[in-house]
Amino acid sequence: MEKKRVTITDVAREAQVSETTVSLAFKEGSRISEPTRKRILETASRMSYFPDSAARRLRFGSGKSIGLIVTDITNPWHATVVRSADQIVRSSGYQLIIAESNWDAATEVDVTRNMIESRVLGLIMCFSETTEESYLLIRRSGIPHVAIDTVPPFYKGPSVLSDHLYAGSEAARHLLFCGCSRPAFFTSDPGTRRFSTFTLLEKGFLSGLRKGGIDPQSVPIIEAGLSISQGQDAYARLRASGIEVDCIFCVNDLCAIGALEEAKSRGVSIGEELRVIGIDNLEFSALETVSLTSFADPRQEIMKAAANYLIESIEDEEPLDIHRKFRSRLIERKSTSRAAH
Amino acid sequence: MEKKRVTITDVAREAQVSETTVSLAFKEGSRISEPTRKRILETASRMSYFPDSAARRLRFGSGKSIGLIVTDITNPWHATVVRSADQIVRSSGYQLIIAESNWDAATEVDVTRNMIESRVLGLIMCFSETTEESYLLIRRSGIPHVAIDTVPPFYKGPSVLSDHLYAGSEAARHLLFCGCSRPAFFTSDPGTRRFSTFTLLEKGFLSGLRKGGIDPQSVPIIEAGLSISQGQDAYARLRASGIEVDCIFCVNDLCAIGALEEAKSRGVSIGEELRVIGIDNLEFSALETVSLTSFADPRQEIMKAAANYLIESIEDEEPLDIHRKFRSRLIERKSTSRAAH
DNA sequence: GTGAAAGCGCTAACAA
DNA sequence: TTGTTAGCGCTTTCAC
Repeated sequence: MEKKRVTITDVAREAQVSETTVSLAFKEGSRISEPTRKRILETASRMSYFPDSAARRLRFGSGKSIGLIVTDITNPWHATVVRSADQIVRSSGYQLIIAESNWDAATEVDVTRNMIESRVLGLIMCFSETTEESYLLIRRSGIPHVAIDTVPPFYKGPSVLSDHLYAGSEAARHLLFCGCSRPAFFTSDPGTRRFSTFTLLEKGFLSGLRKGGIDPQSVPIIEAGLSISQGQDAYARLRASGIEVDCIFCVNDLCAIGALEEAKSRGVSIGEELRVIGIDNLEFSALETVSLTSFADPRQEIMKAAANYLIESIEDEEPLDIHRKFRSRLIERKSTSRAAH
Repeated sequence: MEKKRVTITDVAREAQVSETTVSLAFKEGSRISEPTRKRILETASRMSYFPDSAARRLRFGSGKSIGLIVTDITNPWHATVVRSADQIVRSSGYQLIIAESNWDAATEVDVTRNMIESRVLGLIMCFSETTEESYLLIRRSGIPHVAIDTVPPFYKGPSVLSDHLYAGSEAARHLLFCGCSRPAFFTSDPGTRRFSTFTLLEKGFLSGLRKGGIDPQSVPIIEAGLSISQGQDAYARLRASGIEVDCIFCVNDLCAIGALEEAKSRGVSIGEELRVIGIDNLEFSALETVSLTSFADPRQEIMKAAANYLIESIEDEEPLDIHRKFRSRLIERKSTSRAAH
């Protein structure tokens, strides 16, 4: 038996009605008699008819979908972002189309183009900052968009971010307050450390330290990375270099946990000889055996602001703009216990 | 200035050629003179023309996309699966469409229907087991599909899984080998514990214990859950109940880590008084301060097998079938150190 | 090497 | 309440 796609025409013929009537039968509350509708729906079901969304969209002009491009779906931050975006977008009657660039420029351009060609109504972007091309495409497409998480230097459009500058200076303030005097900064790996997220954290941290009377020049900046093992390595390297520090600010929790782990294994007493702050406030960071001080950013808030802005600019067709920054909250734990008096 | 979608007709008019020629200009190696092609491409670019993929697909009959539905994108297992699926599918020239059911029956049906209506060529499913309807839809649609991770009782189609029965019995074997004699099983919460993943683990574990001479009836089955805090709670409840155990097999690492954490905070010596095994082999489980024995499943392998099977059945149009099970590997760590002789 | 015409599956006017 | 007609944007014969 040969398998053929069944179309609205087939259903119409089978049910002895016009295509229009079939189409109408699938629309809630349309002018059609209940018996007819029921009969058509039954026929359609029996024939395994599924309306073709491409045909519908072509006819209608545009669909009801919103795109979201993230850099790294395996990163808990992004996973959470996907989750809340999906909920918000879905509850507003849209469909979310998810794609991942995997930090790769070519992939980012590719998925961006796919989104545009499938005529998403709006686009939520986490730029990887490795290429400007995708942004160029988005601008030329005229699709409403909003950047979250990161704002590349070339980007001028609407954005919703966490305030990295603030987090950096807060980290400095807190560490100094705890009595530290020889800080280090663990940033991302050489390939990504110039991304705005990390440079802003660095800038904020160093300026916070300066305010506290510490010469930024004296602060070792280690190109660690974003994973546990890289954090371990980086701490090992720092120790091998002979530089002595009494606190570390890491650009994410994983790296911080790695540093903590390595320090512990060397018998360093955490919260006394060494204080550590991370960013992300992972569930693990709260464990008693980890107890890492960290910054919690309001992800749901960020996503809500971004998604709602997007939906508004889609529905109002207003050229609104948005540039919001959300402050993260410092969650104090044992890795930065305060000096006893 | 009013914003209008620019179509192939606009480009054709502007470049003084027919629509056909424009269409051809976008196809590599088509019979068209280089100067013409160049001119058209330039015009198109200047006018910000993006071909409409819905129109193309409608004309062409079908697109080049494959769907993947996962239950929980924030779960590292699923995130990794998404990542590798994307890579494989993309490298075979297809586009991956990702959706999340969030363990919700209505959402699952909804996204499944969307996939079918957008005419994906194939579908990779993580069923939530809360509804049979989505499977019914898939079958009726006639779309090639493959289930991964989990196989609901009603499902009879192709599948690629990890062998939970095996993992369960291996866990039992290992714990007995370490010298344990009073095991407990921490399963999922009441709402999900009947899902096949968990019942298979339970079945395998209990039968493994029976083989080792332990009466399965005597084994406390605790409805813990899948998160750290639920693992903590569950251990606390177990202790409060007065039941004494010397080892726990948990259905995932998060739960196991919670149990470990709670036990440690009560001064229980891990690896001696209490041994714990989890499942998933999270990066955290390898930390010295956690050191949780766990099962590592070959996710990439699973995904590769599933995706390749799907691509084959799409391209060959053969009604192949596949029922593969991959065995997980036990990663021994300190949480199950062997008894000294 | 280029164009004209037909039609993919669907829905929204407009008629009946 | 139902049907007829036209056309969304694109590609693909087939003719020139």
